[in-house]
Amino acid sequence: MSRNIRSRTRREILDAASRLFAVAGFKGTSLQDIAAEVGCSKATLLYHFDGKDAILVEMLAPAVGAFDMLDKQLAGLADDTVQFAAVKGYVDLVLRFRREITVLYGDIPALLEHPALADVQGMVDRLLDALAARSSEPPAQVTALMVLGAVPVVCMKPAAMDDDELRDVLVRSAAGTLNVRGA
Amino acid sequence: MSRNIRSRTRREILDAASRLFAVAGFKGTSLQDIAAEVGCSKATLLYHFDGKDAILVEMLAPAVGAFDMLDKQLAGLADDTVQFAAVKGYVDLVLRFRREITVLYGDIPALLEHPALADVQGMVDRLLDALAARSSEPPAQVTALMVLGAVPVVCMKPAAMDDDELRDVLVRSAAGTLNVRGA
DNA sequence: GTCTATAAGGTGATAGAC
DNA sequence: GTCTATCACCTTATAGAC
Repeated sequence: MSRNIRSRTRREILDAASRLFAVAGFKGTSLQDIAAEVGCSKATLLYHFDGKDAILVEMLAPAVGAFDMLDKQLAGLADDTVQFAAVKGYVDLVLRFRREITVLYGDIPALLEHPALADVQGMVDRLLDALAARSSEPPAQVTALMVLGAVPVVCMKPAAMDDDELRDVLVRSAAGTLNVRGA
Repeated sequence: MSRNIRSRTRREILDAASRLFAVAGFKGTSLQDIAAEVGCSKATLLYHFDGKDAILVEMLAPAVGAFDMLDKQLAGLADDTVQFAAVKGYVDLVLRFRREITVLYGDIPALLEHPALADVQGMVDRLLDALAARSSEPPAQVTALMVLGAVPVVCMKPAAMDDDELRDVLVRSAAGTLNVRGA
């Protein structure tokens, strides 16, 4: 059969593509970049896959499948047990598919590497340090990162609260993440 | 003087660009798109700005400036007071510059709108529902969003912990965000 | 299955008329 | 200040030889 679904080259392409997508983003990575990383021609890429999109989709497929399983599993739980199961399931999922998650978020680091935004990286690092109460303990640094990621996501969705209420919930819950009580 | 720094057209361009960047991402938006949104030609864009990058940089400038102020302010605080001040300052900053934050994260929604990933949106919505313990209260939905955003950021940075420890910190801290104790 | 060559179209940016 | 026309480049994708 032509285009063996499990050929070695296919896997090499998927691996190289996911590595590049993770650092430069999907749009920021060209077929030429992938071909160079694999060490083949663009035409070879397009022999194995129907297009650039198909590479992305097949790369994300296992993660999407696992997400689908979690989705179905949570659907069968009662309201009082579903919340903690969702937390555990979600954490497991993201830990298991780091590479794919990084691809989804991959255009942000690429953007922050813009020369004009060079200072921002330092600011972010120092903000993280403050959020960790200047602790060098890994768990403190992890929770600081969590707060860093938690807040923007909220602000991108239109909320059913005014900004003052929203601010209050954000600050209190972030303190909960860090396991501290506010001043 | 040529290229008046506060011309009306300049502001219109910045506004149109930020709107487009927020939904399609920086790389996903072309000068042609911006020109069409403003109702002018690409050449006009490039008369007012030194290039596409310059539009992005000037658009983010106020947010970067405010971040810089927070940065300096936190630097003057003692270790025991800096953490909560960082939480409040960060929340304020993000709430104040929603549009700019959305631009930074803009390529993710664009990616999730890919036809092949259509199912994922529904899964995300149901996961959020589960993380909120199926509550329709706005604060519960906000904390669910926080957890959704918190976990991936951690997994993109190499951590000084093994995966089991990391999982434990993530689950416990996410429970802290949601203000629930685990089963 | 892999290659070179090329097509067809979009990109950021420039030149010069008005 | 704004436009049209054009540039050089890069993109995804295809054709056909090997």
